Amino acid sequence: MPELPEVETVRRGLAPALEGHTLSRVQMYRPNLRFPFPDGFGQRLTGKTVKSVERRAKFLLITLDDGTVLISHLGMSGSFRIYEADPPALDKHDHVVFQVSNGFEIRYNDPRRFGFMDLTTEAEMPDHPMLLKIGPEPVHPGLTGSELAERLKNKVAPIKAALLDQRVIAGIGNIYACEALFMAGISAKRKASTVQGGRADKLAAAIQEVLLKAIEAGGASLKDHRQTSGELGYFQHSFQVYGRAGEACSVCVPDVPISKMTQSGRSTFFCPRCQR
DNA sequence: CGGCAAACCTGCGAGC
DNA sequence: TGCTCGCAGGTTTGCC
Repeated sequence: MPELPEVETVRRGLAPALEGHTLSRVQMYRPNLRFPFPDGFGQRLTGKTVKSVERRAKFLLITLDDGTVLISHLGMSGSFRIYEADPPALDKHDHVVFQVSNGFEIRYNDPRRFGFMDLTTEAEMPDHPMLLKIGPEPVHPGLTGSELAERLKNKVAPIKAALLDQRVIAGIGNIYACEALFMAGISAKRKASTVQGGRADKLAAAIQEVLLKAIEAGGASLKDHRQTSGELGYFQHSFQVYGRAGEACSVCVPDVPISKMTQSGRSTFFCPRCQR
């Protein structure tokens, strides 16, 4: 499911349901997701009170009152769902269930199990291998064009690949990389190091705009993403290029259809006329 | 270091 | 109806 806007949507759903409340029971229904659960996973969380629910890149960081931090990544198909009362029967992909002292039940569902959960501490969190090399957040605080240009200047890779590289900027995935490049009028194949000056300004602005609007829309629901309430996000209706191969470009309207190509194994959707 | 394919896993839609 | 194929929002690893 999730790129930055979808993970942020989940964070906003989880925070009020968890912060200030105690985890009264944590149940795993299998030994692993993408990786095995760490030793004592359930015990180390049970009885602890949640201090904060934060997001870094595509990671959720749930900090407990004893300094334990639960790191959760949703992979491609992970989702959290909050039941305030009367939870339905367990789905076959409900892998972790949290009972909260406010009476809520929070379930983590992940059909493909590319997601994972790990435990660390507040002190060690910055050095966690999954978080260590991650680049700056593109929104809050805003990414400037010069900062982006600086981070791209030595990259030989195509700009699309650079945007997907979490070490360059945090949280962008395949959909928002396509959308931001379209909005900025930049070809996905352009060498990253040549995105400088005005192009970098435009791209930085496009990244922020598309991510902020997607967050406002509750993320994009293709198949898996839902808000924690179960509601769908609706940003998928605002896609300009992603998933729209063959349709008319919304900018140069008449004759040029949106195209699709493969770059490093992932689909890139683009307008061959607007993007250079 | 760079870039690409494959790997992890399940589900779904398209095509036959 | 049912089977096979390709594809999917992510990330790591291993091989040129």
